[in-house]
This record gives sequence, C-alpha cells and structure tokens, in this order.
Amino acid sequence: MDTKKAAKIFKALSNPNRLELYFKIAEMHESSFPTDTDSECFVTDIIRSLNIGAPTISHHIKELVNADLISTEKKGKFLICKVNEELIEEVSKLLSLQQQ
Amino acid sequence: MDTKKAAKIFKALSNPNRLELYFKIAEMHESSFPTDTDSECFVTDIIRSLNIGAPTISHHIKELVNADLISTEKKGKFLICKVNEELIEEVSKLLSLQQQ
DNA sequence: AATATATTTCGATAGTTATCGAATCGTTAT
DNA sequence: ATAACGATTCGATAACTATCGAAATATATT
Repeated sequence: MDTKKAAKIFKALSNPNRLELYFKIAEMHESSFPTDTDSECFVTDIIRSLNIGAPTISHHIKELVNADLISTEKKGKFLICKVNEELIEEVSKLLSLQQQ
Repeated sequence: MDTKKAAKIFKALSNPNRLELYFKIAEMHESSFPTDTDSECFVTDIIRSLNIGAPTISHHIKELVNADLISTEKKGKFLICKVNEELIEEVSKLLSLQQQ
C-alpha cells in the first residue's frame, strides 16, 4: 500500500464520531455467528447511539466507503454496513512493521 | 486507549506528507544499531527528501509530537526525532483486534 | 392512498488545516 | 564579529470538513 492510500484511510478514521461509527460496525460484525443473520449492522441503530444527526451519519458512511474501509448493502429501507477486514489488517501490519 | 485519543493519532497520520515524514523517522530509527549513534534522524535530511518547505515540516513535526507519535531532542542546531514505538504498536493492535 | 420510517441530497456555516514567504532566533563556523 | 545554517514563528490564504436544518426520495405499513 502506498503512502497516499494509507493517508486516506487514516483520514477516514481521524474524526472521533466517524471512528466510533467504524468501531460500532466492526463490533456488530464481530458478534455475528455464521448462521445468525440478525446481527447485521443497521445504520438506524447506530444513529440512536451516536449523538449526531442522520445527514452527518450518511456523510461519514460515504467517507468510510470511499476509503474502502467498509462496504454497504441496501436491504429494503435499511442500510447494512460491514467492514473490509483485509484492508484494516493490512493497515495494522503497515503500522507495526514500520518500526524495527 | 479511548476513541478520542485514537482519532487524534489517526488525524496526525492523515496527511500524506506528514505520514511520509513519520515513516522516514521510523525508518531511520530502524537502521540504527545500539552503538551506531550516527543514524539518528535529523530533520534536515528529511526536508531535502520531501517536497515541502521547512516551515511546513516544522508544523508537521509539532503535530506528530502533539499526538505523542514521536519525541524530539535538540542537538546543537539540529533536531532529532524518534518514534514512540509503544504507542504505534498499541494503535496497530487496536485496529487488528477491532474485528473478530 | 396516506402515513411513517430510513436514508440521502442540498445549501449553508463555522471551524480547521496545509502550505507559503518573510522574518526571527539559536547555534556553529569562519 | 560576522556569516551561514537549521529551525521556528508569524500572518495570510485557499481549501477542506463536520455539522446542521430543510427538503427530497424510497420503502414499508396501515
């Protein structure tokens, strides 16, 4: 991964609300068993738990998608988000390899 | 580490030039043997290799210090930078633990 | 059909930031 | 002492961004 892309990813994670949003998506995904389709991450639930309005959430989600950190899928009137695990693992390794 | 601090760290890494600056500092540090004091990271060398002016470098360094990502030490008229390895390792783990 | 709900789009605003040139400060070398 | 060099500070500017309220869109429910 080149520096520019890495910077873009960090930028997407650089806003406290957006980072919390990302973490919540990751947490939801974590608690999902293979057969448990009910633990998908709906944006509605997130909006209630964060202290910002729906338009801002929508904006943040777009930023996360744009950085390739998450992908989304429409299910009826709901939006489902899930994290791109490979990318974040790559970033994690980039950071830990940088030293030593 | 709380979300706010993590976001601050990501913000410090969110500018391409500043990220490259950070990587260069980390690389220099990497190549230093315990007894090899000559491989310390002087800012002068960095300025030449990046395409931005000295005032901007100075600004970026302040940001990295402010996020606790690096520490600096004055040696005569030079400035030496070194990375805070523990912090970046912590961040790396935060990212990889977030999923699963 | 009408209403409610989830999300997005739009337009605006206040705040932040990356970068620059010029000037300044400290230290070293002549 | 004076010049050179490394770094910082200052002031300015252009660009970006987080957030909002209002309106629009799409789907679901009654």
